Amino acid sequence: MSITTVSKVLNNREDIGHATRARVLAKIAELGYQPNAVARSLTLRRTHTLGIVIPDLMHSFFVEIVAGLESIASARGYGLLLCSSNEDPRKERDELELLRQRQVDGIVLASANAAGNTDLLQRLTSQGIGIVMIDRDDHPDVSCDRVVTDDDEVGRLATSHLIEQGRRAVAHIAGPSIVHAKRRADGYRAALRTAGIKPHPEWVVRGGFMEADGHKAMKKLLGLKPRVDAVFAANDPAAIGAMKAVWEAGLRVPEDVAIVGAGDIAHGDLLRVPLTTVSWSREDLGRRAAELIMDRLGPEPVETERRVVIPPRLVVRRSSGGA
Amino acid sequence: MSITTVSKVLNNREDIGHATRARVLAKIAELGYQPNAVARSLTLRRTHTLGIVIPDLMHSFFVEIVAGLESIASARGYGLLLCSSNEDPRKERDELELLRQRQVDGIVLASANAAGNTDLLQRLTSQGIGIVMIDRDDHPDVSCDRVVTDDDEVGRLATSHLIEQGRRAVAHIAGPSIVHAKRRADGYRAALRTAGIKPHPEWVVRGGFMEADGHKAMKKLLGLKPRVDAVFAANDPAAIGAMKAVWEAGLRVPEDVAIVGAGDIAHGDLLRVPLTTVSWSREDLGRRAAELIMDRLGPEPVETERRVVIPPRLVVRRSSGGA
DNA sequence: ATACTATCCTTTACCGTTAAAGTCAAGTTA
DNA sequence: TAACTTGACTTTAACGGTAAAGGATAGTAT
Repeated sequence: MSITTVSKVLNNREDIGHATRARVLAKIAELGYQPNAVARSLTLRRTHTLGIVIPDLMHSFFVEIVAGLESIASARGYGLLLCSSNEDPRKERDELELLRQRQVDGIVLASANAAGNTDLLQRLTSQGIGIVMIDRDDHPDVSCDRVVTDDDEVGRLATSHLIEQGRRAVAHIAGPSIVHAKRRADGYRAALRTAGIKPHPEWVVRGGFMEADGHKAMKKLLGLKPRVDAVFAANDPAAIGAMKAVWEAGLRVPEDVAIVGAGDIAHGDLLRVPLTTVSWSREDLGRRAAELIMDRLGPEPVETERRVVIPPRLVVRRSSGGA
Repeated sequence: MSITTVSKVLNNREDIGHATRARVLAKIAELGYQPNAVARSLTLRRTHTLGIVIPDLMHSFFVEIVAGLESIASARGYGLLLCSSNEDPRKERDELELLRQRQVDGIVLASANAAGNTDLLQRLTSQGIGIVMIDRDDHPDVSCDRVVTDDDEVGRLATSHLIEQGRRAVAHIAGPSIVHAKRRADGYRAALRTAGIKPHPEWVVRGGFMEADGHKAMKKLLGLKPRVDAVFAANDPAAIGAMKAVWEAGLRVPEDVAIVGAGDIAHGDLLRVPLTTVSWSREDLGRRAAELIMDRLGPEPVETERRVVIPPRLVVRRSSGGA
């Protein structure tokens, strides 16, 4: 009995008699044979593996996306190679190289930086590795699918909510220099202007997306005179860091400083002061990303560049003085 | 110039003249050649990939372990195939099969069940795939390394702390039927006995490790008369579920019901009522697991079965009425 | 009876890499 | 000078699968 025959049985090919098929299956069960996916990948040029690169494993936002992706990938027999860039473009580059060498069929990426690895991303797509950028709108010259939210709107929702609570000195802890962080800042400024408030340059502090960034930025903001009475932080971990800084300064949230974050971190509703935030579905985000990738891997691949926008909504809790 | 010569250059073999080496390297740079890790894996029978199977991606406890593992794996050029069993033995089995087919070099596993997949695990180890069980002491017949905590002590620490706070009707929301959950229950009972309190059978409710489990179990406990005045939940998500149930019943934590969890979930200190918990280092756990696996993959593999115990300590916050 | 066809299985070649054995020229030894 | 080393590269075979082409056998058409 030839090896090819066995291969055909396992792949349910037509040209195998059912007597032979049964015999092969019996023998497989008897010997406990298990196919080698590495060898199969080599010939098929398909690894049935997706890579995902996220900037922060400690942030539930990305973990929830990973979970959404994992459930779809695993249901379709795809494996998930998980990489964390720790917001470091160099590590991101290394991880992307690793994924390329391992011939993953597609990459889901929340890029850590605005421009640094554009060349590499272009090389990857030109080699036929589909990329889906999630929650990031950077690297405009890279041809890939995108799943994003409306970040302008995120900034507007958060800021105008604070203004509606009667706050006037509304500060912003800005994210790193990537497009969606900038758009949140744009939305923040737009909301201030709409309310007829002149945005004070010192109200915007470049922070970052990690808790420590928010903590540091808030300490700086608390030094301002007159003190700000509200803060929109670029994301929830930064908002939590900011809350801690407020408490350390002996002040209260929201009475002294109202805070709104973005991203709807896990257990944000259970915090000492439940965190008002702007939310958009991570589950949808992960699932849509998985679908976009999978569509490029099916029998007749979708080639068009697609863009999915997940709408944001305000989730009012106590930290903003609302509710 | 032969393909082998190129291979030798890339592997820094001795028997290559430096003129040739330079010529090859120049050509590689010129052509942008990148080796194919799949093909390399096939010949070397090493994928430089580790699999990790955890029961709950939404639980920061495991995510922190994954993060610890990822940092070490990635630093050594290993990839990480992430799988979630969702506490379902069948899915766990599927994921393990997937990892086997993909020829991962080692598996880190927090098993979802006590006995279900022992046969498969034995097959994996007998095929030379090293396994490290983390935070789990089940499957005693599987020869593998283990990184665990002292779960008896976890239960004792939590329970005796509640008793020290003056509570007498101390209930326990038990985990699933896996060894470490049972040991936490044993520790709970031991602490009660030591304090001269007769453990009431109805005080122990079989729950589970997810937030929903704790919520359901607590609702059941709140039906008891006389009401319990303290609860040790088998882990933090269950404790959080329990807290929610207490609040929904219009009661207060810790005044009416004191609560202690286990595992030190992320942001447990920032909760509306900061959660008292028993903590053991996830970073250590992940790192030690990575080291144990790596030791089996080096040039002279460690073959002995090893066991690392991470000591637990009590972290007192407000939910227990302490602090 | 001969040629054609369909069915079912086998042979061959290849995926991209590495280990082991082989070649060959130049240098060394006796 | 003939035989042996040594260094530097090449050839061959293998890893475990799959695609494509190549038989063999039986059934059908002419």
